[in-house]
Amino acid sequence: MNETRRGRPTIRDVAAAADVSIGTVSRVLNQHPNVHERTRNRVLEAMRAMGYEPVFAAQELGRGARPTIGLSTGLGTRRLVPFFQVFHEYLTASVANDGLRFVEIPTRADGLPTFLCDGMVLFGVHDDDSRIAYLHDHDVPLVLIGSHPDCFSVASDDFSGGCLATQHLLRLGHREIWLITGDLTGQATRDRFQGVVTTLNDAGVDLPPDRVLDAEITPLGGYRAVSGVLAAGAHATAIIASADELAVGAWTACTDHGLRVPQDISIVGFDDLPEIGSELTTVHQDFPTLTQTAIRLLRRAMAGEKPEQVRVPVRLVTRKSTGRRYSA
Amino acid sequence: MNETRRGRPTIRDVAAAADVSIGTVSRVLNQHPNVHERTRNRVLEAMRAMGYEPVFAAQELGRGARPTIGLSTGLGTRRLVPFFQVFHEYLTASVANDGLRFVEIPTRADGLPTFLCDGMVLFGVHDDDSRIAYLHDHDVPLVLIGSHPDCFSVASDDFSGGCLATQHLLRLGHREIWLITGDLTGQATRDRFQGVVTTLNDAGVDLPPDRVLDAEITPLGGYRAVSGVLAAGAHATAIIASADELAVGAWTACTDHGLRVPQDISIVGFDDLPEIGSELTTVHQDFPTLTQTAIRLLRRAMAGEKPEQVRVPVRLVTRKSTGRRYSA
DNA sequence: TATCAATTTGGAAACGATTCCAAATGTTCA
DNA sequence: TGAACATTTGGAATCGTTTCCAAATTGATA
Repeated sequence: MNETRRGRPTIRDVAAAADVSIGTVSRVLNQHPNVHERTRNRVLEAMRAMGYEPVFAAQELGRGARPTIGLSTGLGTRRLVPFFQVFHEYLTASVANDGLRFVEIPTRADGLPTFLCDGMVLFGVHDDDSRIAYLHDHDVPLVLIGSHPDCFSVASDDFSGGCLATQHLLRLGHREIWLITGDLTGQATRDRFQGVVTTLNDAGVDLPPDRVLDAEITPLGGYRAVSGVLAAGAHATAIIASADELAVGAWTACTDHGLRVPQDISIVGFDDLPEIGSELTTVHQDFPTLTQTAIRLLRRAMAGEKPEQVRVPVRLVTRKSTGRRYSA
Repeated sequence: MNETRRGRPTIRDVAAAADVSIGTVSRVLNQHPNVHERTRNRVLEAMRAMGYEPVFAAQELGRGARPTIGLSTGLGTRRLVPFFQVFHEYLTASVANDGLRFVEIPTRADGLPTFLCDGMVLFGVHDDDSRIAYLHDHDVPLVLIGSHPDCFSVASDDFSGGCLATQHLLRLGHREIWLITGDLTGQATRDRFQGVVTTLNDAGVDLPPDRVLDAEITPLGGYRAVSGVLAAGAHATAIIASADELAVGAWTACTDHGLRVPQDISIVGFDDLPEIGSELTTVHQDFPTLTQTAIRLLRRAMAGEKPEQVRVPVRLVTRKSTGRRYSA
């Protein structure tokens, strides 16, 4: 009997139990198409019966060296930002599904990645980011999240997102709208802003400068921005927040000031992050497509193809924080 | 399938270059004591020269199955909580240093871990946590972060932390102190609370109920709590916040209301989390000791020893948010 | 110098999967 | 029926380490 140390069954034990060869078991394990239905079931049954679990290290070794792709987050990108958390999660999954290896790369004090990989995903790229030139110099294929004329890049269609959010509010009858912008040195925030402004212009609705509120992208930031204008006696019937965190804070501020959402004031957020504001009407980001596209582009970058910029469509998710304009 | 098969040197290449056997190279790699100084240097030199990097999967496989320890976070523990992030980071490092394998275990909807390991670390345990009984039933050795009479457990000495923070403020002359508490169903928050109350009592300083502020443990929570009392015209010269997040929000609230920190009001936080309030006077948690102790206890739990509860000392870190009481 | 123990080294045998080629078995069609 | 082709299976070779035992070397002691 081929019983191992800790009694954990190996692929050989399974093969013996199902009366097939180890090759067949491996094929079942890897969902290889050319395995007879009957055989597959017998093997699966044997695996279940003995509680078989493949040993990761052995799989790795057997498969041989695979290209490793690394995620570089840049200096400004705090790890606690919920958006990053979610993105990271989906990227990990996408990479794994693609049979690649994945690592997150620490950032040096000067903003450059501490080491290089076969391909790299750049997150949180800002206007004069030194990483792009650096990686270019070292011939490392890359894809960046955002938009850049000389690189493979992918991002949500933030401009359209801004339009969608605005159209939604306009359609509900809102004309006095506060816009909470975050950091405008970021691509995404800027594009969203442009989308909103353009749509309002096209509709002939005014957006005076004092309706544009600047804030740090956290719930507290949103809270302070909205508290400020409410305390000053200003008035609006809707808020567009360029991130869910801001929207959540804005919502709390409205409540604290006695406004009911959405009866007295409507709020739209951006990103549709899980674990945040589940009642929020928001512009949904398609994370799966975003990360899958990133990997696809990275493969092409590694193959030496010509850079391409991709925008992933977004859609508006209507929930409880928006409603028809009620009172003046 | 293997696109990037680059000629990475293996242990055999290194052995050939250094004119030794693979066994010797492996010994150098694993810091085995019985390798001659001269030989070790020759091998290290060869490794550097050819840029050798061991292949992780092969090491894993060669070493054979190692005990896996899992981190279970419980239902209430949101992954975004900074404290958890930091704890997780240090725990990973501690486990690795100890030659164990580490995984984070997802939580089922009913709050139980989705699978079991050779040993488990329980994080975010609350009063009627079903995990303890469950793991006990399945004979899984465990150590929990917090304190529990029937289990191996480790936690910071939160009570002392509360005392330290309070003593510090008393020594600076403060007598009117707001206390922002978080969720009092949590062990840590409760102990901190007790420490503060006890110290104040011993000093004969009054803590009327309206000086105790309840808040959600986020910057926004701290902000709202303090904004509320300030707006109501209440007065105090110092604030003890039972978490750094609360303290940061409290600080912002004070500033927004025209109070200078620490000239007009002092603030003490808890945890000393990196990336949060670097100017904050706070009760520092010794994360390295905390996680190392957890592993040590877990080893003993796996060896079947009798449960022990450990408290790790904390210390107060004095920074810019506290000062001598100035005005009445 | 001879003897014995301690230190250092060599290298075969795992470790548990994947992969690939060839062999076996099925299927189609003239 | 048999040739040609497609599908399914078997199993040896392989991946890059660690580990262990035995052999070689060194050092200490009588």
